[in-house]
Amino acid sequence: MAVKLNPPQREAVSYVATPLLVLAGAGSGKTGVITHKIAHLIREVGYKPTQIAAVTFTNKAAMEMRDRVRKILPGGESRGLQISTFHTLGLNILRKELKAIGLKSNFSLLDSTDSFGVLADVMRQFTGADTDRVKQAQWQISKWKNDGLDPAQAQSYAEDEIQLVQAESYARYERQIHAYNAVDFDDLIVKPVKIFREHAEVLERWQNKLRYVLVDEYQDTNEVQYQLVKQLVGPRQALTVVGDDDQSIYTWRGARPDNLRKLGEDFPRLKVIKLEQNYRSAGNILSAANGLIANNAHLFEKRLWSEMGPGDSIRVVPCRDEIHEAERVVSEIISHRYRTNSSYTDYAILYRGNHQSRLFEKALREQRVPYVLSGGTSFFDRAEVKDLMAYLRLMANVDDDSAFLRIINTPRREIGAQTLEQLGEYAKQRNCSLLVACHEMGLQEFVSARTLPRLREFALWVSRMSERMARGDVLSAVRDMLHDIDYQVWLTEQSKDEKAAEKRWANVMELVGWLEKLCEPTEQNKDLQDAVSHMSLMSILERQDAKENEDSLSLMTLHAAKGLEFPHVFIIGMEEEILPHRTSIDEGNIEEERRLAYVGITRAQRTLTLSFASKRKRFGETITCEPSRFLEELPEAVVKWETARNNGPRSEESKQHGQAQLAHLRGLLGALAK
DNA sequence: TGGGGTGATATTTTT
DNA sequence: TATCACCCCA
Repeated sequence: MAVKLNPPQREAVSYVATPLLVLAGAGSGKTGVITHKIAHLIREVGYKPTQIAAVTFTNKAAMEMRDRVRKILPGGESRGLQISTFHTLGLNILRKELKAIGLKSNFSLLDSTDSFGVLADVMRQFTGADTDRVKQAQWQISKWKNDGLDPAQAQSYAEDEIQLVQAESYARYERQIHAYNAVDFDDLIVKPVKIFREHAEVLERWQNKLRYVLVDEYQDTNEVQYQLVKQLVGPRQALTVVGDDDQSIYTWRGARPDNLRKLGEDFPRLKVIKLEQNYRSAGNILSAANGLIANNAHLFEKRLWSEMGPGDSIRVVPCRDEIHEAERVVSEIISHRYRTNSSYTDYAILYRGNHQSRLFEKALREQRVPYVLSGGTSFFDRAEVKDLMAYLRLMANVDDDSAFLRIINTPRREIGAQTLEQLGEYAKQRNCSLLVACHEMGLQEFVSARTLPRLREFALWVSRMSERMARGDVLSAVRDMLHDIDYQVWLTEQSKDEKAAEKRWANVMELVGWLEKLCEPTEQNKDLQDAVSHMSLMSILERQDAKENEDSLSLMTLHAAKGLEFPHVFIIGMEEEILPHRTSIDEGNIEEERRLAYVGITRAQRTLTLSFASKRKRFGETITCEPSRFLEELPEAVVKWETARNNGPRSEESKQHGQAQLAHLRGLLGALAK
């Protein structure tokens, strides 16, 4: 971003008279506006840092914002400032106000895998529970929650038999996790909203505490998130939101770009400022983006412009089939990199669906091009991480049956399914959690004499550990805990080879490291429960970035690319039924697909290449593909269609020839470099 | 309890 | 076609 602010940016920073909506086009320096505004609020307007809350959607965005604010406000000037994701904000509220909804102070936070497990259990009891059905129900329940509907409301809104069953599952699921003294991710927003709605005095306290609210990526807010914002802002109406309706690509998971329009209704004195100067992309790229998005209906007219030169034309590359597309794009990147003396980190290959990465990975590996694939299994989905998290959760909250079940036999304690069933039956009868049930005398009526001591031993051990951790001795207790369960040995047994085992153990140690950081007696002294909840909310992106000192190309979905920028961008699979995606065509939801293409295009700084294949194998059979309609929507003047040359099926011979040439070229360049 | 064979099934994903 | 979940058998 420009160091000096342009006039609309300056206005957005200093405007505090009424609520403000900043319509920030792609690459218009919106993060700079938010961070400068925070500094302005503190330095010029006189807010204390603790009175300001800035909300983002991802940890990454929150982290970046924190870093940049710290640069503007060095020293302790920004101390106490609340810059966090919606979910972390919700967690903080919930932690302080949990009594209002009958949660105990040590509640667990279930991630989506955990909540899937709970839901599957619940559904098994009264309806089918095959993976698909549960997944669908989970999705629907999340949607209902994000729309602010409770089980009863969901039931009355249910449109068909399936949804009725899902609504019933929702009700039972809620009861179940409440019994576990747990909440899920969605609850982190839903519960605070509920508390605020039902307890005016609590809300008032928070309104007095947080006197200015800023929201980033506002077009991505869903119904409950907007409710939360409205509640917090209250009558004071000290609010700035930044958003771009053209970059709304998450409506399928409940985001409501319509919240932009509602803002004008809910805050009649709303001021709107547009940021239209783009600092990222060359002129032709911007023209392409503008031309494309002009085909969408708009709430607010907005036209990006740039002081940069036009740059290269947008290249459209037709390919014979998907294999050639991959080979061609990869070899073009290799030669372009040599020609322009760029590094691989300057390149990104973007696509609509994850599966599209496969052929490109193959081509990249063959050519020895290092790459990073974003969107693989996340750190928190790894078995060893889940295990350790479950241990910690159980230590923090003995009622967390979902954690109990995960670890009771990990590592092996020879407690089988039958025993657990008996234990569950007893616990149900006694209306207590599984761990508590293990301690009770009555249990011996239910469980065989052989397994009973095992359960007792385990429960006793957990209780002892749990007490130790509660006393504040978290870290040494965790180390002892890992030692007690011989976890490293277990991992080695479980892993294919030594290397895998080492890596998994390293993940465990990393998690412990994070715990260490969170338990440090710095600003807020966190207890175990707090540390564990916060850990589930953290993303591992930080780690990947740090690891990423290798010069590698980026491979990711268009969704994942949002918020990023690259000098050279390749968008592949520009075909009908891919982008726009088939289901979106069927549902008539072309506009969101167009926005997705728009997001992709506006990631590019200097060059943009769009490729498509005329034939493609799908589900075993070869089909003919149409170029995407979006290609035709680009202004002709800035687009250069390449010929289909080089596209015939390459013989083995010519392939070898090509590689020999490449090797030759490499040699030459290597010599030149010296 | 884990591995291999078989049959269904093919978006986007953060917290 | 390729993967993944599930089931059955050792």
